[in-house]
Amino acid sequence: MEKDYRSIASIMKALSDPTRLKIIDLLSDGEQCACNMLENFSITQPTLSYHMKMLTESGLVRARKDGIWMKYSIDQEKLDEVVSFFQQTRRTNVKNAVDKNCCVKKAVK
Amino acid sequence: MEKDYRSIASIMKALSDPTRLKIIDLLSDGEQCACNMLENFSITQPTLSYHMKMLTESGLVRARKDGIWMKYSIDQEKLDEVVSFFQQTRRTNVKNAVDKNCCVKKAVK
DNA sequence: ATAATATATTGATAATTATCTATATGTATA
DNA sequence: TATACATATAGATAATTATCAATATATTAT
Repeated sequence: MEKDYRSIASIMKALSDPTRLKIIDLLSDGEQCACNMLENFSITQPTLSYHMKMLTESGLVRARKDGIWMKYSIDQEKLDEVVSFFQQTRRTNVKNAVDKNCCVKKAVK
Repeated sequence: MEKDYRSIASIMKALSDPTRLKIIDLLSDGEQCACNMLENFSITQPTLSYHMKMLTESGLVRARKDGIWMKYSIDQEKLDEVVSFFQQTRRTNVKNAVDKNCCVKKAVK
């Protein structure tokens, strides 16, 4: 239970940076090489490399070496893990009402 | 464009902590007061207060004062922003193929 | 083997984060 | 008004993060 939160949190952490969100957006058009991606940013090559490492270590992005180049693509299954977590959240959210007496006992005592 | 990534990234950041994900999960059952939530964690009251501030400032959670208690609930619209980002990503992801010659020109020269 | 190109790693740094203890603020009750 | 309770804020700290310049590694072409 706790562990599940932790694993989703680490994926979310990988997505909690604007540069990496833009990378994900770029990759949603299909596989891309690092050098082409770099042109879309005003960051240095080591910084892009760092972000790609974050994304691949999170499992959200797959990396493969093609000769001299690195090609990256989205791992849709991993992305779906996140989506289904939030959809679960929504499902239960609908049914229940507020417990208006949630704290009364403790306060009275 | 950049700004959009930044605003989504800040929502993602609010969701990139296991404690806060558990809070979201708890709130998915409906509105909860802080004191009841605290029982589900092994953190101190100030730490919970800190996390609730993160969540409310991100817009994901609404807060209202009910006498002596704070009651929190999910703002589903804001949470849906996250899901729809993932769905956008997925939509475009399907259609395109890999550009196998992405870097050839530069390397040849 | 050398040179050129693409990417990764290292080391440094400034900024941010999650956590605690101690204290302050706000609200209801005796 | 004084007390008790719920929550927030302040201040401190250890850990993590995003970034860069410099350098290393890997791959291909000459």
